[in-house]
Amino acid sequence: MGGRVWTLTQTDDTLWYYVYHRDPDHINGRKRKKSNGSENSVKKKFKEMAEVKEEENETSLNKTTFEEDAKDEELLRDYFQLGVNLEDLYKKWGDADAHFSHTGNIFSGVRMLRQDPVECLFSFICTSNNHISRIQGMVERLCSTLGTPLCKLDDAHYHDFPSIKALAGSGVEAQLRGLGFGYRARFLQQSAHLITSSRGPNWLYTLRNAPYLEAKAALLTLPGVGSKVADCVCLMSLDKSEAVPVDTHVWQIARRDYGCASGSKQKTLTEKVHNEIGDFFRKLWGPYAGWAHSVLFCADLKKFQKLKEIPTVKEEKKKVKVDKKKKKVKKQEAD
DNA sequence: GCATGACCTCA
DNA sequence: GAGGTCATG
Repeated sequence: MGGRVWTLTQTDDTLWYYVYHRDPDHINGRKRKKSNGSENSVKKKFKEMAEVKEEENETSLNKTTFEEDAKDEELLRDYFQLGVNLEDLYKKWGDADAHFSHTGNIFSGVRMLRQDPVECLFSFICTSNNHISRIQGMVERLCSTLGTPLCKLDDAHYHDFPSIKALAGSGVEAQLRGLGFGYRARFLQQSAHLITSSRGPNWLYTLRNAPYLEAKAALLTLPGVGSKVADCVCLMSLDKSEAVPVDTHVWQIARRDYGCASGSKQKTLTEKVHNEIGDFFRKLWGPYAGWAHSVLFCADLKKFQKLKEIPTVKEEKKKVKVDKKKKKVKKQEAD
């Protein structure tokens, strides 16, 4: 994030972070001497970080460091969009929709990231007709071959996401095909070339200030970008909280859980059905429909199916209360 | 407006 | 077939 490597961990209500600078003198972390390789485990870094914080509190705090910390914290708040009150939104969505109310209880805290538009666009061009495990590998290869090296941690080298310029090079298609990108290799290079040659390097960022439909239409002019990818980029990097990416999965949710009839006679997702499903959910959930959609999408993922069998925190608390009562009764009986 | 096939690769 | 897109009919 922001051209640097971060490690994060979360306790009850605190997000702990550590930033690794690219400056070779600080490659093992700010204000630290070079440490040997064995010190580099992520867990240790978090422990160290707590210590570093304490140290800094005791000694006179460098003003520059203080301001840098404030900036980093602001970057994190921006990335996680902590200014958006999720609980209020969940309540709104749940009040409007009984099915969401149920699922939202189990899958609380699902929050949209505010990603970098370049990273978001070119990553999602890789997703067509593809599955997540493979996409992950492709994005990693994209970074390691075309991205700026950032730092080394636990013997792993980390690279930034490539710039548009790096992706636009004439040899890029062949290079990426060699790395197993298939037909997407040409889309990536072509889109990058089109942006640098006729839109300008800032074009994607300017779309953050455009209305949703305008930004989406702009993205649709790029090769390899259809309705679904355009909505993903709008929602996850261009501040369009109302964008609802419709894929076969979301189409299925709309029909199965909401009795949505749009395109029920058709075999494939047409442009028209895309828009109708999106409009359906926007009407139901309002201006943050894209965020609500991601909660249901998350709940439908295979890897989270087990969560549905575990009782929710609320139900668990109820159960504990009941158990305590039972114990009390038993104790009284014993007495 | 909608259906169909091609497109690359691999978990 | 997989969290699609594009060209064609």
